[in-house]
Amino acid sequence: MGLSSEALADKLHRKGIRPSYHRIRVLEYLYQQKEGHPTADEVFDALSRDIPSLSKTTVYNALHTFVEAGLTRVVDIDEVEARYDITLSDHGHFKCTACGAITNFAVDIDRMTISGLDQYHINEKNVYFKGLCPNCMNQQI
Amino acid sequence: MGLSSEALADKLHRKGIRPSYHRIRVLEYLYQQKEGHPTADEVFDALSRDIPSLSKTTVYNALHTFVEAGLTRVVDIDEVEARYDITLSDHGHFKCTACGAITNFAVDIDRMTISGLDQYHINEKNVYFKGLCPNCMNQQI
DNA sequence: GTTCCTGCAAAAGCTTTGCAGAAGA
DNA sequence: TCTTCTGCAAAGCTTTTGCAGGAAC
Repeated sequence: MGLSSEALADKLHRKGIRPSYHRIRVLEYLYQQKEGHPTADEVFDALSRDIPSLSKTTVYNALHTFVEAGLTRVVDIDEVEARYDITLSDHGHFKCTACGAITNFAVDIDRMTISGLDQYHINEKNVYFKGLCPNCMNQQI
Repeated sequence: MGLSSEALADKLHRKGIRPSYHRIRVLEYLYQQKEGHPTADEVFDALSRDIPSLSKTTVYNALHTFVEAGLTRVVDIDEVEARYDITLSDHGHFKCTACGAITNFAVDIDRMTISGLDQYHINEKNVYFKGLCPNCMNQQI
């Protein structure tokens, strides 16, 4: 929870990211909100109280930098361009990061070993992978 | 693949949706593109060649109607509001459809039984569920 | 001195909303 | 007639881009 500024700066430094004040604050907030999965807007709202001069651009910049460095991951739920799927049965989605194509694949969702959702009511189960489809792999030669 | 207009109209009718010409064409396209996971824009582009008067609003209306009726599902990858997750280890995401909160849960992703991706190169595996969190379930009483 | 960071403003892109006219029951 | 559907235009929202001033190395 309470990582020191030094520890945060160190994390950034090790990834080759200059540990500016704003970046440290953004990263700190992400650690504080581990379970909250905040949006860029939520990060901005929270921090701009302390840092009135903070701009949303800087938050976006920081988040993108973190993601690129592998410090942060994007929770990919609900696409900007919503994609509609007529197949209703349980299946996984594979998204090719090169061509953007989405492919279904079979997955035994009900036999997945999960824990931590004992008291949750599950309505919908989704699985999706990302990587390269055979086509794009061949074109990479 | 080739569902007749009558069969499509019947599907709509059974869901209580008036089988208008435009809706039949949209639904037909979804069945034709089962593996394509088209966006609203792609549906519009494809159909507007045949139906020059078609408007994007109508495509959105049709798709929303289908989703509400359970005829179609949204492939939820990449949210409009991207959410950033500091946790890097493999885990699932649970999204509460009432309060919007996203919770991590443990899942043994590598032991999932999948098939159909033999020739694919997988970089990233994601699992996410939707439903009600304990908080919102209690508040539903 | 040069590179990198920050922030304002504008633009881009997808989706939704308001409203009027047309079509169907 | 009354409800529903369609389509144009405008607005809404998140995110990206351009550019200039400022900070850090």
